[in-house]
Amino acid sequence: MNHHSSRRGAKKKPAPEAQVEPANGGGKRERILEAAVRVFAQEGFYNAKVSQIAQVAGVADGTIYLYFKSKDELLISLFEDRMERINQNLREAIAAESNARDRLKRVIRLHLELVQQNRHMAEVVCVELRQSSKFIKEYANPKFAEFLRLIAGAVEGGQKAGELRSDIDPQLVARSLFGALDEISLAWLVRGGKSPDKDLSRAIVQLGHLFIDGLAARKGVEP
Amino acid sequence: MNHHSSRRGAKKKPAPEAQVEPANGGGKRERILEAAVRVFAQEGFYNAKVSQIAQVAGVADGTIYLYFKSKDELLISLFEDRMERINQNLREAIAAESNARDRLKRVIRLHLELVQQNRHMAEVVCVELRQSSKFIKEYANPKFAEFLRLIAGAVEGGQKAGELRSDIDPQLVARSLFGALDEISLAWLVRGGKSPDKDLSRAIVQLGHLFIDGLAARKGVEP
Amino acid sequence: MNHHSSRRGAKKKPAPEAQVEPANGGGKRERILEAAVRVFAQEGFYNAKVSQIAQVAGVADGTIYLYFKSKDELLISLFEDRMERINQNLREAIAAESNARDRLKRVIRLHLELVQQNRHMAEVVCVELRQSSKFIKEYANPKFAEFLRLIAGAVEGGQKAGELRSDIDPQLVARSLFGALDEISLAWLVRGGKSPDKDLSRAIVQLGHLFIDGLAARKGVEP
Amino acid sequence: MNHHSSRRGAKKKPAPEAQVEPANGGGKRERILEAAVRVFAQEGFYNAKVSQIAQVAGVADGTIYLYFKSKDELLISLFEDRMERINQNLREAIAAESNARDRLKRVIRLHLELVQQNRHMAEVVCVELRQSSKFIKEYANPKFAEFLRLIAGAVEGGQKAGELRSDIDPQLVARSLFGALDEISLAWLVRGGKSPDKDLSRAIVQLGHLFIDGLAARKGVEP
DNA sequence: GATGAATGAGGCTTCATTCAT
DNA sequence: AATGAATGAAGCCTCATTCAT
Repeated sequence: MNHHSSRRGAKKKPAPEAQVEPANGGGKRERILEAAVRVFAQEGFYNAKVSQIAQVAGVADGTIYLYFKSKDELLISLFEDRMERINQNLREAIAAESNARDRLKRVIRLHLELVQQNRHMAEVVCVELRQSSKFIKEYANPKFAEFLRLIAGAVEGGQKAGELRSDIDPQLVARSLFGALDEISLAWLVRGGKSPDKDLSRAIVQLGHLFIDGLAARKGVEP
Repeated sequence: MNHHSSRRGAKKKPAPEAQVEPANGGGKRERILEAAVRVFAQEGFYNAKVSQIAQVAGVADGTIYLYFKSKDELLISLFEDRMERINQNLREAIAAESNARDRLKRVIRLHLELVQQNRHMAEVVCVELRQSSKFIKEYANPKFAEFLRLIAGAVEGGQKAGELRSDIDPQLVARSLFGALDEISLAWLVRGGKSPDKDLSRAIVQLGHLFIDGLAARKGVEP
Repeated sequence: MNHHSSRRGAKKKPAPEAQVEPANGGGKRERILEAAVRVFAQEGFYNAKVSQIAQVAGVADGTIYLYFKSKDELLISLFEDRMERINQNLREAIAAESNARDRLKRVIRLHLELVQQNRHMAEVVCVELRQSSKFIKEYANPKFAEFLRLIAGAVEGGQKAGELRSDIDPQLVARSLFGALDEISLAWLVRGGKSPDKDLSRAIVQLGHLFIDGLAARKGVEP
Repeated sequence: MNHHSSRRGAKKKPAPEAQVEPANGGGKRERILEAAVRVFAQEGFYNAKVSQIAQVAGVADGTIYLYFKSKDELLISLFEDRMERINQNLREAIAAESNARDRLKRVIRLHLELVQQNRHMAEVVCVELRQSSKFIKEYANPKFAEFLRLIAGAVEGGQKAGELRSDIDPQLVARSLFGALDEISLAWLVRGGKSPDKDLSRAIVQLGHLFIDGLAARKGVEP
């Protein structure tokens, strides 16, 4: 008479090929992560309520604790999980190009397109992770370090090939580029950005110019 | 953010010649702001306790509510107050130089030196303000907009003078530069940065090169 | 519109010499302890709800945490506080008699009369403190050790004076006597004992005989 | 104690010749009881998790509810089961002796030896059962009443035979003796008592003296 | 019978905010 | 103006219990 009341009914896969749920937990872990992305993005980590995440995920409150030790761990798991995907894309993008300039341009496009396609995730990654000292200081954040390393690696490769100037620290470039991308993403998010965005398309091109060619006017380059 | 809400409180200054605190408060408002910077920086906004701020400020808990309507407002006031100082410095820095390149270099130096000199404030400005949608979405943040406008203005001036290329949106440059500066600052803060920092000094120079001249290797520039 | 609603109204001192509350916390600590005794006695520690204690004490839930760190600490504080009173009485009782036999008889009377006068406290002390390993193992319980020491001291004194036999460990006597008293108290409590109790009065006398003279029939003593 | 309640569960034994577990359960009921003894002893009833008991018993959580209606019932079943064994031993011990003094001495020895041999069970019986009013007040506890009756019976027999003095209520003696035994056991348990214990051996002898002969020094008995 | 993933009610505790002094 | 003891709403989390398999 008590529980087993809601469940089902939340959303998703209403009709076709039912029984898609794998043998495991019915994909609950992933459903919770997806709900968390949405709720954290909307409310911010500290204002997000675990019960709301549970509701969005279509599970009971307690179920979340079968998959994650605490609300904090949920955010960290979320971050690790999503960053790993981002890093995977990044690796592929870098591998797909043959020179440093194209790699950087591709990285910029990849990042901003990803943000467009994953508003919620972007919001969480951009904003929430900077948050509270709790997560910045006490949490080493290896996936983000890996992210920066991938970009720095592309830069360093270009420097060794003589394609890029060698007097700028690749790590500094990586951080600066990420900072720029992040800030642009955030601006777009705050503007309430809708997916096919002219500003963002222009940003992709212009940011490439900015980082690769710099701001300085050059003879014959500018009109 | 919790319950109750009324009271005016923020700008009480009951008597004459506003501006600085009258004979009464003994600079309490400023003491609270300074305490808040320190505590927010150390604990993060959400983990900071109002009572701890009160303790650091050397006032009673309730006194804070004579000067600020709520904890949220305290953060906003703090941000506005500090950003105004930053903007003032920025205006002076820009005015002190006569061309766009030097202005941008000066902006970079100013920002990173400021971060070095004001760890706590930097931490709050870098991190806390990005925080919760609460502050990003619901709070327009005019001072930060002004900050970006000042930088964009310098860029635009350079473009009009033919000193900088004109095919990149000055607003994009401003955001990118801020993003880069912010990210570099954050990295330094997380590293536990001590004030005279070699990395940061190099960053000042290299970030100038990066933004003004770009990454591309040029004949005669690279060894 | 929210708080400062209940308070007052709970009970006690409804009319006369109002404003009895001392300058301190209005005797809140003691009121909470008294409420805790009653609620712990009635519900048992684990079934007792902090909010119920608060209600009985006539304070807000949170107020309890101004005086006690946690529900656990509340029980411990309660125990220490009450045991200290018991020990004080015990010391006086022992000092008031001049020989070991009278001292033991007095100890028995004191204990059982105290139980009659303080049902709730007795219940807590008898039952709750034995409880969960939590309190027995992890909590050294110095006041109870002192209690046993006082009784053992009386026994030892009697042994040295040749008044009591010396071949029984005073500590063993102390424990046995306490065990007997505690068990008798508990039986009375479970029976729902009302204060002037014939059984308990007889127990006071008979337990004295039992411990001092033993069970063995002796010529000329028994009918 | 929480929600839901239905199911029969306790005495399921679905088929023929009841008494021991049929071919099915593989002694699961007993395994659960043994696990419960261990876990309750270690953690205390309220801190013990049903899932931990299940784990120790090597069964699934839900299985416990096939044999016991609730966690509460498990404790009660445990108590009844173990007390029945104790009472059986007690009956035999009393029957094996021919006079009251020897019977009481034997009871003391039996009890303290049992405690030594069954730490966990002793811990549960000593401590947990006193616990929460829940079990003391709402649970009549017939087995324990029987336990006391057996001892009281031995005393009464001695009184009728003129072997023991008749001016002390046999029930009072039974309770006092149990209280003493229990308290001594508890002290030994808390001390972390290891099985062959000199203190406990001495206690067996001395407690016999104490109860049978009393504390009073007698001419010709004491040095 | 056995399983164990899922449930969800409910409790302890925190802390921003108030207001009598 | 300043205090700080008191408030009480609200959230994270636990865990006994269920039931689909």
